[in-house]
Amino acid sequence: MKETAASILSSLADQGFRMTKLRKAIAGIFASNCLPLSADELMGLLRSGETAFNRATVYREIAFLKEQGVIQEIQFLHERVKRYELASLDHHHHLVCLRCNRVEDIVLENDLVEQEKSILKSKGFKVTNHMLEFHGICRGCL
Amino acid sequence: MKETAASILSSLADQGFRMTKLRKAIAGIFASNCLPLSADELMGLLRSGETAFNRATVYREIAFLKEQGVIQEIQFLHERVKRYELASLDHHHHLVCLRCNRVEDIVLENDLVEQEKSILKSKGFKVTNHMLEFHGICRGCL
DNA sequence: CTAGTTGCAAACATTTTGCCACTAG
DNA sequence: CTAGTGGCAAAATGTTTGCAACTAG
Repeated sequence: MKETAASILSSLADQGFRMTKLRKAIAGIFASNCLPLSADELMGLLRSGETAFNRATVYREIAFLKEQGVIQEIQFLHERVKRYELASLDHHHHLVCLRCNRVEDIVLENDLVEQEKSILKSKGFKVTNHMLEFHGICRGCL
Repeated sequence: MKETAASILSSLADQGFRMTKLRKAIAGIFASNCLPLSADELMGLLRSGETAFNRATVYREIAFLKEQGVIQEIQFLHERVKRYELASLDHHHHLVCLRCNRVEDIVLENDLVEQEKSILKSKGFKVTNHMLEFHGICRGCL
């Protein structure tokens, strides 16, 4: 399911939320950016558009989109900032290059299902979700 | 390799670092605490000891122990604080219960080696390390 | 018209820094 | 004696809040 800015906005509009300039801009940015963005990067991208938006407003819009399940929060191990990406992306993980800091997506086939079964068996812990991040050296830096 | 407060301190002393009251206290706490501690929790545990230590000093000691490779930093997805645990622990992952917030360790057999091989093959990305966190409901909360 | 949204300034939580005094070895 | 360490206060960083004004529908 490839989500577009329009599909995000219309599903929000259906629930009675407004289609404002900021919301349109942010939806457009997330729809055309597959890599996770920090609040700061998002503001940078917004600034390069027509209108300037307030920091607090951008944070509030991020919180709103997170609550609505449009985006999801990511926290990389080596960073202090939070990042966000479309929640509708296929389940995937991130490859973080320790040399150039670039982030790449990776989809694992048969994604940890065996491990999660064995965790239920051995620990009685029912995994509902997992978060996996690979660190290393990317093709370009090898 | 089960690390003790004494083994931590003596290896630091070998490198010419001092064995101070704070360092002894923190080493003792990490050696007897297998779950990852936040700076705040660490200070709480210190406070219940004899001497009170300054917040900044505790943060500096954490930074020092991290640089020396004694402890390693962990960032849980849903938290804002950083946590720390002994770096010498066997490689493991964390089960975070979404209901009671308790954290449990888990050691995976054959820990993602297949996946890392396939990442190298398909992406040309050489994984040196990974970070995996499972969220779900623990035995007690199920 | 009015609930949703915005900007501004100020608060907040966590962590880091500068500076000078102190102490373990 | 002296490099490593500690305390204090202040700064920095990233994020959140209160409040009054504004606007999309």
